[in-house]
Amino acid sequence: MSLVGRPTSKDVAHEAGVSQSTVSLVLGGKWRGRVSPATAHSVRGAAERLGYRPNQAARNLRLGTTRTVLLMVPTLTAPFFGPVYTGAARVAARHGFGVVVSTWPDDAAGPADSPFAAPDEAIDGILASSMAVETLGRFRETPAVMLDSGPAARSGGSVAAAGVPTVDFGVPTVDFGVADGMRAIAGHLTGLGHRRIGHVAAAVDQWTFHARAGALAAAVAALPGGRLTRSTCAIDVTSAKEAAGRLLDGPDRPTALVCDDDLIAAGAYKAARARGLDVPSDLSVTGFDDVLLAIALEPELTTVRLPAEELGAQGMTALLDLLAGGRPAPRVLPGELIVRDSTAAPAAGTG
Amino acid sequence: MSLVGRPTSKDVAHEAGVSQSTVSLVLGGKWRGRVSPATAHSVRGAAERLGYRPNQAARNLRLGTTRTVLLMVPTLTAPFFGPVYTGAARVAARHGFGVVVSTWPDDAAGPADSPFAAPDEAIDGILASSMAVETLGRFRETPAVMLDSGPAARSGGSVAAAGVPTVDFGVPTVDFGVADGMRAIAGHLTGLGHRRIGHVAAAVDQWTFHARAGALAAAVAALPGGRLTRSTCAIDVTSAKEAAGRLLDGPDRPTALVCDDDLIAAGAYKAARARGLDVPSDLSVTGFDDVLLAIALEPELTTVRLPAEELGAQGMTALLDLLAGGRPAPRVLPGELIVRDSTAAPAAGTG
DNA sequence: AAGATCCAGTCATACGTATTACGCCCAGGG
DNA sequence: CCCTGGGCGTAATACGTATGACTGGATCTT
Repeated sequence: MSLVGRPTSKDVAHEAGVSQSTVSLVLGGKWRGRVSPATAHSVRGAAERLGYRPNQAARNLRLGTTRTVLLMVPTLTAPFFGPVYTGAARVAARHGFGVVVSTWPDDAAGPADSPFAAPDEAIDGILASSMAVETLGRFRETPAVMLDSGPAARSGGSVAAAGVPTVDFGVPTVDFGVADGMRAIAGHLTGLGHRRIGHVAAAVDQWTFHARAGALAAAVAALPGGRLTRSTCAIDVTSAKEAAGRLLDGPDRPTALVCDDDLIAAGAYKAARARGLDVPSDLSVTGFDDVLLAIALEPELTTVRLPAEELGAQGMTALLDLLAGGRPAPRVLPGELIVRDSTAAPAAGTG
Repeated sequence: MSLVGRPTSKDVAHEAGVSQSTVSLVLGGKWRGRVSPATAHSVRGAAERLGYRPNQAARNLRLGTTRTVLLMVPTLTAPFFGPVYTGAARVAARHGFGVVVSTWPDDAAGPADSPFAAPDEAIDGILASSMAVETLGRFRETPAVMLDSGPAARSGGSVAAAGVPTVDFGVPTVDFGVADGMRAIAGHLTGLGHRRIGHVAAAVDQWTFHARAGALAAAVAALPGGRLTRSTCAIDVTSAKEAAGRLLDGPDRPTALVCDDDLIAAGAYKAARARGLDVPSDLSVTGFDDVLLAIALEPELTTVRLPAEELGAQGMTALLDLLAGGRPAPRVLPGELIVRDSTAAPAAGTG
């Protein structure tokens, strides 16, 4: 629908037999005590009849706002962030906001300042996913909500034993309950009888991976006879295959591999098969995230589902609240353990 | 970077010692014969010094434009469209355009009119992917470019034998060379010695899938002794597994399964394994698209790589050209056959 | 009854830009 | 010497909205 020919508030005013100001007052919702209910009703009727939609450009100019928020994500090609964007954009659109995306440049680990380029458009707020709050750099002046960035994003925040943040000063956050998710995996595996567990960890400096490692280590340490080995890799199949291979070839081979990501689990499958190990009878494997890949693998992958689209939606809701002057409470979205076919009790005599 | 405090063209004018009009003239590039080169230079210097960025809201209001384009895609959760968006948004941002996304509603196959909701914001143009031009419905009045929609999108267009469109009236298009890609797959398989080929086709009414089916059928028909069977499914693993199973259980079992999508190929793997067939020694399998999944599967999948991000970028380039009054020529982006480990010569005595 | 208060709206204005119409100055032509 | 015209730039304006200042009449207060 192009812009030309669209009815303006002046057209609505003419139709309703009032002035443009009145239309603006009524449709802006600030007419209590200024316009009679009857007039307001007739204005709304006229607007409806003409299909009036306010001109955002004019509104933005007048209000000094852009009704645009910036979504900062590491990348959009990874299967995880598409849904995050979708959820955020859906909520934003419902409130007349647009979303522009800025992705982490390929030459990451850049200077001390923010590695993000300044967006061409001015923006009202920032939704930043999967990064430390310091990374915002010069953007810290702009209202922001951090997603999947952990309680450290809150200045002075502290974390209770259960992993739920108890202090909510500073930047609002929306996180996944990854620690709980990892505990669920650990519980599932130990419940099956596993004691020697290998962790194929993502060598990525993000809160979510630190939290996963910490939760798993704690869970295994608390288990009598529990023993954890660890190897790190990039989040791609070949790197993951190597890392998993190192664990499988090491002394005291683990009976289960806990992977930080579904894609890493795919690499673990390959390492296992290359060594003639069957999943799950010889080796249990778990993933994390539950992306499309999880059920495409064979056997289908036991993993933790993270509601990525919900993360985007909740984050945008919080940001809009913040922009409206609110003080959104931090939220934690629980992950859900999805048990499929990649986990089983360890072979007799090897556990 | 928030809006408040940003320098305006008036500030630049003051800094350069000229009027606001002159600044606008110079920075708008239409100053030939109206402003002296010296003055123009000093204006540009002042703008640079102050870090001036024009206020898009004001510009949009003045010009009656929005500098926003609508990207219509079936979904953003499928791994294929993330990159399309990325490519489109990158090019758009470089020209000061934003991109809003509209996805096909879940209750697809709706009324005769376009199933897309009207966007909240007014838009300047449309980039529509993977749909028939008729689907645009009431949006046809808006300048649009069709992606991955086939030559049918061009009114009165015709297609030469090689699959390259020769007429370019009507809506500009950017397509993949899927027919060539499918021919490459067919050539690869028949070169290995396969004669009985099964096609696990996506039951999706999109040009790209019709083109794939047509090209494969023609290629097999042209082959002495070639025999093609066919089964259709939705683009998900379980549906694909069933469809592939029907072909494998049928008479005269094929030695190779050509799948319309990498995800479908994952289903074919499962059908094969469920029947004790090894890929590739007992059964060759090919995919299409080359998404992340292709190398996560085991064996790694022979497939055709489609440059999705490039599709978005080229499409946006064409749309911006169109909006600037140009008449962009149709483009076809070639697919590339990626031979991996899921294809081999048929077992002796079964070919 | 006369001023004060309130109701129900309207007027005027500013946001920052692009553009049209106009003005000043100097050189050149008749 | 006056008129013309080109070169260089400015004043004025409109885009559509939101909102503070204002107004005419009705109601209330004492």
